[in-house]
Amino acid sequence: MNGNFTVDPEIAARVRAAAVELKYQPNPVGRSLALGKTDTIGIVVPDLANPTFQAILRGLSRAAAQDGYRVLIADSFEVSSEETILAGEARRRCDGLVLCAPRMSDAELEEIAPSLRPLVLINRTTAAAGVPSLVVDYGQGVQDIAEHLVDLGHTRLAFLAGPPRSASNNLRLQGLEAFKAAHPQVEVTMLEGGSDFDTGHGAVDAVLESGATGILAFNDLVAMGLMSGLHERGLDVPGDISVTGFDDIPFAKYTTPTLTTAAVPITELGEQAWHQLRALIRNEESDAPGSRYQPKLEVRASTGPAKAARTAVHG
Amino acid sequence: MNGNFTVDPEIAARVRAAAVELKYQPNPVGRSLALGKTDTIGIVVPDLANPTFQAILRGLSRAAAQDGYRVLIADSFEVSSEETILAGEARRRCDGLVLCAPRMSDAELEEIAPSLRPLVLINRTTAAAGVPSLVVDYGQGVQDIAEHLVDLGHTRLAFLAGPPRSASNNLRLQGLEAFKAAHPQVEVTMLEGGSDFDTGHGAVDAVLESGATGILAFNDLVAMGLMSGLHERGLDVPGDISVTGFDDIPFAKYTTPTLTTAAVPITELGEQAWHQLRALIRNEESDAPGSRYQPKLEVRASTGPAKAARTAVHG
DNA sequence: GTGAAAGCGCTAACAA
DNA sequence: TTGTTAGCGCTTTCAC
Repeated sequence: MNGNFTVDPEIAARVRAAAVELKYQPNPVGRSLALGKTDTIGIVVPDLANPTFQAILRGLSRAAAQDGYRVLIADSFEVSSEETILAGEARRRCDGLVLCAPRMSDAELEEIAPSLRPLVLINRTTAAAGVPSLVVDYGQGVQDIAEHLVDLGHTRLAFLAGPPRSASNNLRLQGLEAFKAAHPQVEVTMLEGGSDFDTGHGAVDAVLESGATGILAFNDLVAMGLMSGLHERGLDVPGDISVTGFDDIPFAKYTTPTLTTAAVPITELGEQAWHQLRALIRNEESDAPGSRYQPKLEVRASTGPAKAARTAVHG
Repeated sequence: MNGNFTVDPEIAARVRAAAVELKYQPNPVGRSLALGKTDTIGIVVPDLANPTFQAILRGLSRAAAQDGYRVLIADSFEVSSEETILAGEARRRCDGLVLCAPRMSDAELEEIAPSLRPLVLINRTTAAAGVPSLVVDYGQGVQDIAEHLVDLGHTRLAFLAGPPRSASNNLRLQGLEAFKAAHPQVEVTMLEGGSDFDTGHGAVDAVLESGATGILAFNDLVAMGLMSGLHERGLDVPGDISVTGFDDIPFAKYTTPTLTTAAVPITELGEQAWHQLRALIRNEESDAPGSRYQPKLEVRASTGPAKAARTAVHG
């Protein structure tokens, strides 16, 4: 048989030669059916246009490829009702599934999770058994950023929120609540938002109205859009207003001014997702039933002393 | 039978009810084997980290999903020898394949193309029959940019090249040759490069040495890296040096200064790739055996009058 | 209109 | 060691 074990080496070689001669290629579909495995994993993401999910996909794809696995992608386009269907279909075509920041409700997630196993979750947890989660501690990250702004003398902050259904946005909000409890003297305004450039760009008015001098944007994209909008209004960052992002996408190092943000090892997240999934597929004991990632504050040039503080110094 | 035709409607409904009750889900692998189709297409890209390929993937995935097809991705990590293998494996798992800017040689491409059909090529052509291509006219785009710089009074240009094996880089080089023939009085320096931020950022010295005042970067990323590097050196864009990109990625509108570039409808390219592939899979006559896309010059704030010209005006 | 059987291309277990 | 066979889960054809 075409493979590796007990055959006459001479005839095996002859068969192999004939195979290349006739360009014979085994059909993976038949093989999959017989073996009950496809050597393929699926990933479902809410929005393939989001750099975060792209990076996760990249890390996942690269790590899986090293073990001979391919990845099938499914984009739910932020439609949470689609997620369930896509996940089910993808799962039945694959040996395992990664659900990336699913927008569905906790109840729904818990209900379908068992039928999706082997399954690993990114930035979401579930009570369903045997489903590891990789989550970033956005709450801590946002607190670190807020502390940084307070250290610079800012007393009026504003948070430009992300998509309402996003679990990572909720974690940020929880972090801010903890921060407010610890710093009652600091004013924190909550602003509606989104996750892209245009959100930030369109939020200039709301930001100025808030009177805040330290702005925590939902992510780097929003921060970049905001900085661009402020720049168009003739405002100086960080002279007039300090702006922070989140994620530390590659672009953050190259904006003007360079962006203060909280770095998340996004690609590594995808890579780890594969390692967790691989353990499940192989039925190994997963050493960690999930992991928590701590964002790391990256102080760059978009944050500076609060205006009041600076005035005090000058006067 | 589980599907749609001639059965007693009453018993069909009962069966369907039982199916949801027992959570029965048909196995797509068995179905694929019996039907000889997988409802899946593959795409192989040289580098999933490249925003251009991400956008193509997105357009392809979205368009294919609308017709009920999924997409399997394969990243060759710029290793051209891997491409052949990945493409073959992906093709046998799928109903069709999109080869995105393959780095392999023309000869190799032509040799394997027939075995990969249905196949559509992006930013590459082949002599093999029945393989449509979608190509962007980078040559024309680069000429448009160069003309724009000359109109602004620049007489010394430099081109920051992309990856050597990239076909789109070769098209740009050809365009520049045509430009030089038409403008013998303009000096055009060729600089080694790459396709990412760091390439641009690291090219500052070479750019300054060239003495050029108008820089054509391989793409927007390189341009952004270059602008960032120039900024760090205290140079003003476009006051001292004009910089242009290529592609018009979303970020280009938000850099400071906003980036003059040539817009390519990248997502649409992915979408069209699906339409071409769909026609092949359905054995339809493809109305167009391939298409050519014209980049559109987007003049923004990173280009301005050449210094000499400006001085002349002032004096 | 309904049931039984063959076969998609492969692998694995079994006999020769 | 080698050849044969059953069966993965589905669809389709062909009798009933």
